[in-house]
Formats: sequence, C-alpha cells, structure tokens
Amino acid sequence: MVSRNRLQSDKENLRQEIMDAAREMFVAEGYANVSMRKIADKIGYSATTIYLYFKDKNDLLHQICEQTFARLAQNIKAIYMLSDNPLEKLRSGLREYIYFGLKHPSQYEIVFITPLPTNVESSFEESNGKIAFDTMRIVITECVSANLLKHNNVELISQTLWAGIHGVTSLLIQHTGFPFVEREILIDSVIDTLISGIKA
Amino acid sequence: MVSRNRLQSDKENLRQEIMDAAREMFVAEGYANVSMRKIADKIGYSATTIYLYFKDKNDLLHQICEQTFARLAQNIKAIYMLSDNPLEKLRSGLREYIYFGLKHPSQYEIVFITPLPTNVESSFEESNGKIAFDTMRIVITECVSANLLKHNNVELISQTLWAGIHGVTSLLIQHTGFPFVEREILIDSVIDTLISGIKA
DNA sequence: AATATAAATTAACACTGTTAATTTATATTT
DNA sequence: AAATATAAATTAACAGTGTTAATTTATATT
Repeated sequence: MVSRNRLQSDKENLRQEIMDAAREMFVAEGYANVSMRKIADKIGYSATTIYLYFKDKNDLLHQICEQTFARLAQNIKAIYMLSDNPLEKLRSGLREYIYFGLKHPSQYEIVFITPLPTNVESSFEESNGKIAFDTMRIVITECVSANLLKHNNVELISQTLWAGIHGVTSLLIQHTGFPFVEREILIDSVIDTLISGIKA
Repeated sequence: MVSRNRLQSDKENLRQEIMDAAREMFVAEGYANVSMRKIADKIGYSATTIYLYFKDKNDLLHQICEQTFARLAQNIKAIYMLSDNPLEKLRSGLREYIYFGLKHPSQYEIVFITPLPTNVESSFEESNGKIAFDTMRIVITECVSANLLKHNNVELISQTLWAGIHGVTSLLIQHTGFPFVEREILIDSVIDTLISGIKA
C-alpha cells in the first residue's frame, strides 16, 4: 500500500477500483448483504470516500450494471452480423440474452428483476439494456419484412419474446433449488416454442 | 374450556392482525421499507411482540404469501372444473395465473420474483404456489393424452409455459414505466404464442 | 390469596446508509 | 522555498434497522 496514493492519484482509477470491488462483492454476497463499509474496507478506504465518487449505494449499483450491459448490447449486435437469415439472427439473439443473463446473474437481477427504489424506467430508457432490446426490435422488423411471421406488429412481437426470454432467465436465476429439467433443454424449448408461436 | 378457547382465539387474532397490518404495509411501501417497529406501531404493540408469533421478518412475509397463494391454487382448480376442453382449460389457467399475479403484485413479487435470503425452494416444495403449478401439470397431461401437443414431455412443457407466463407477469409488475403495448393485448399475445408454439 | 405460566415490554447490541465537520495531501501562486 | 488555495480522504455522528435477553405485566391454576 506504499505506492497506493500515487497509483490512485488518478480519480478515474479509484472510481473503477470501487466498482470492481463492489461488483465482486455484490455478485458473491448479494446487494443487500454488502455494506458501504465492507466495500471500503476491501479497498482500504473509509466508507465515506465512496460518496465522493457515487451519489449513493444505488448509484454505485447502477453504474456497475451499465458497464455490464454495454457488453450485452455489443454481443447481440455482433451476433446480428454473423448471419443473413433473419429468423436465425433472432434465435441467436434470444439465446445470447438468456445466456448472458445466466452468466451475470446478480447484475441481471439488479437490472431486470429487482424493483429499484429510484425511478428505474426513466434510466432504463437511456440504458444499455434498452439498446439490447432495440437491437432485437430491428431484427424482428427484418423478419416481418421477409414475411416470415404471423403478423407484423413488431412492438407486440418484441415484447412477447422479451417476456418469454426474461421469464426463463429469471426463473433459472432465482429458483435455483427448483427441479428444472436440464438447463439447455429448457432454454431450447422456450426459444423453440416462442419462434414456432410467432412464425407464419 | 371457554376461557381457554377464548385465549387461543385471541392469540390467533393477534397473529392474524399482525399479518393483515404487515401485508397492507408491504404492499403499500415495499417489504424493505417496512420495519418491524412500524408494523408494531400500527397495531399498538411493541416490535418484539411480533417475534412471539413469527420467527423473523422473513417468516412473517412468507406466512402472508402462503395465505394469498392458497387462493391462487383454489382459483385455478375452480377454473379447471368449468371446461371439458383441455386446451381451453390450459389457456384459462395461464390467464388466471397472470391476472392473479397482477392483482397481487407485491405478493407475487415476494413469492416468485424477490430472491429470498432463506432457503426458498425447500419451502416452495410445500407451498401453495407449488400446488398451483401441479394443477397446471395435470391439465397438460390431459392435453398430451388427447394428442393435442407437439410432444409428450409434460414436465418440459409445464416449465416452458411457466417461464412464459412468469415472464410477462413479472415484467408488467416490475417495469411499470416501460411503454408496453396495451396490457390485455400483450397478455393474449404471450398466451397465444405459447399455446400455438406447443400445439401439434 | 398465592403461585405458576403466558404475554408483552424495555434495554441493549451490532449493524446500516448517509451527512457534516475536520484533517491530510496535493497543486498553485507568491 | 514558503504561503495559500484546492482537492481528497477521514472521523464523528445521526437516525434508523433486525433481533436477543432480561424484565415486567397480565392471566390462569392451584
């Protein structure tokens, strides 16, 4: 810790260090079980220092989530480059969403499951989670244009699919003790059922 | 004896009185924002009295939820008496699940959305939420027997449908500010997509 | 009326998020 | 190089939390 003051004299470094420590602890112990003091201890600062970089505990949480979901948005966009078949793009996008959620369960929980004290939706409107959703909308528009679907209400289809993939993701994250059928089989079943249900 | 019965019923009364007060406050202000002291104040007792009737705050919460979900189980069972057509029964059951969740959002949240600190699943195994789920399984078995579905994996179909209806229910409960299409239209779309997706 | 039991309370503990006041370190100016 | 201004970090404190143990009050039984 001798060189600590030097290394972190850059404000951005400490900010990121706080986020890294907090993310790790939120994932391991759950948001509610991690106190500002514990985070501070981990990085060798006092609790109140965190308030110099984040408005409050909730703000810290959301900054972390945004970083993560920027990656989801990227991933989905990347996937949409790989194929020309709109329905295959859609299927891959749905898969990516679900597996991304399962890979980052506590952050998925925070963004899409946990009821936020602050005004969530106004922030969701400008969030990376929203960008991921918008990308899905574009692909569905492609499917509609190619006359591949039962009807052409893009918004309705998007929300219906979102409900489906959010449902399986959140169930698998939350009800860890429930005797689910094999994970991949259930995920495939949900995706197949949804696609089959909207196909012309 | 009369006096003894009266005592017992008094005890039951206070127990129920605590649950009623707590439920009302949980619904209005959210579980996390309601303290044991606030509940106690509302009914004119001290906070510690609640611990004579419930193990802890979490236990209190779960007792409340069980009371509510006993009604969901009842409702779904009742619905399954009304029709002979298995697919129609299934459709009605799915609808009831969703609308029940939307009618009791904070309790749905507690049972199916909120990640519980205590071991949830062991209690879910004996819960009324489980009974509702089991009833759905039975109807799906009827559909399979009548050769109405694509395949005959009842467990997989049950969980796939559960994912779908849980998805739309929790989205509508949680993301109140999101610009969803008209609620009934979205719900119908989810149900139609799911049924259409599993039908032979 | 005395005693045993049940019910409810008060006091206390170890926490929590957060704010204000204060100290310590760094940067800028004289 | 010394004095001053600014930024960064800390300590102290507040009002609140869930929960336990010890104690008082009320009820029932002898």
